[in-house]
Amino acid sequence: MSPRKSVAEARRTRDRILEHGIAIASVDGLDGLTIGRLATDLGMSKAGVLGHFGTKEALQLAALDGAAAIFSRTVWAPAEHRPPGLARLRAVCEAWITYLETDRDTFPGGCLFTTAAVEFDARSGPVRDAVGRLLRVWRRRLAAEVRTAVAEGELPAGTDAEQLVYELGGLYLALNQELQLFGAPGAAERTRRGLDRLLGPGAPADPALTSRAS
Amino acid sequence: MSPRKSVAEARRTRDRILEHGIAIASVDGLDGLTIGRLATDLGMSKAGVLGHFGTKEALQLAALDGAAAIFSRTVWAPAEHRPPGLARLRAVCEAWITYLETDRDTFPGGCLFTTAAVEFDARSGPVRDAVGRLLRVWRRRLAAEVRTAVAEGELPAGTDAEQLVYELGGLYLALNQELQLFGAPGAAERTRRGLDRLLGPGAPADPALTSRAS
DNA sequence: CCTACCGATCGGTAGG
DNA sequence: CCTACCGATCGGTAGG
Repeated sequence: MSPRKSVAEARRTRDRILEHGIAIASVDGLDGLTIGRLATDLGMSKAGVLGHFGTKEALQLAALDGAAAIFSRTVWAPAEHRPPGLARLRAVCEAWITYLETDRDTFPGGCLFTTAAVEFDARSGPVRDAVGRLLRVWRRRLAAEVRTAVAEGELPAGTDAEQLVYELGGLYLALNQELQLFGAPGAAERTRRGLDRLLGPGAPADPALTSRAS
Repeated sequence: MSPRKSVAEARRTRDRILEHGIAIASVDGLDGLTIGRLATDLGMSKAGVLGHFGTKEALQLAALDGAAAIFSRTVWAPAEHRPPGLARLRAVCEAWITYLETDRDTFPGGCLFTTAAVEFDARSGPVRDAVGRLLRVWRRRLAAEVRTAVAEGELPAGTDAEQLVYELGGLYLALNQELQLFGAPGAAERTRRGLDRLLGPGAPADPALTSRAS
């Protein structure tokens, strides 16, 4: 009957802290994620919360990691069984819309990476570095899929993969803003129309997206 | 020889506070804009700083207003003498790039509206409302310019102005992220290529941007 | 996992 | 515009 919990119980507690921490950070940012609030909300002591992470910065990094796992599970995993190239790319893009639109419980304040990226983009340190690293990984994956699509002839030869990924990112930043700030129900459809311009039947003939070899 | 300053002096002090406050908020957000830090940086007392605004929220709103004035002066004003329609729209877009790229002194952490929008988009209250109001005003102005361009035959008939403005916004969110997070020097050129796709010679034939009257 | 505590900082007020 | 102060909260530690 000691207050000391088993390893498995401790792990579950840690998961609970992280899950709620991600929700808080989604709304108030990784700075707004305070140990005191977390403790109050979960009916724990501050020391009990902090003991699982050591420092606030470690907690922030853990929240980021947890959110990355959710993103991978929600956006990447469902598309993995699709054939590489345009089909998989389109599946990822559609799942990405779903991710931003529906995960209101896990991310009540919208995508945590968008929040964290803007919050830390002008600072330095481990959190900023972690955000940058994650964004780079996803860009690389998207760009690889674009290149496969080009090789398969599903996108026009000469397509600038980085340029396309850059514009895809802009489309999703716009979607997140539209959903969070204006709660606009038409935002998903606007995003799909933007995607059609980038990936759809209209795109292949578009010279601005191909490399400037002139 | 009283410590009481004249009205003009008080105004100048207020401007100094606001100028530095905008710089701080650009990096650390409108929540990170604390009265104590402002006072220390400016060699004043906290009460002296707060006296100009009353509450922190009023200070945040004043910083937002000040940033809006800078945005208008930098992005809109230089384009005002251009003929309405596509020419003015293009001038605004180019000035917008300059605004994000060069104003490192006034906005060391990037565009304050992008920061504030993401910071407050999941909350409620006067600050969030002010951010939303400003974004709506700029969108309306951009959309009006698009419609003029359509009426002049500079953009294809049937162009969905809101859709175009939505995608323009995404392009600039991407630019801000690219500059702040990765300091990418090629970001401006990527943005211009995106603009070419939306506004340039390649755009008129693009069916995805016109209304779906099917 | 807890209680009890630390110094620092927060926004804000009183009074001049 | 200042000094002096308020209660609340911050991240974090000691000790169990």
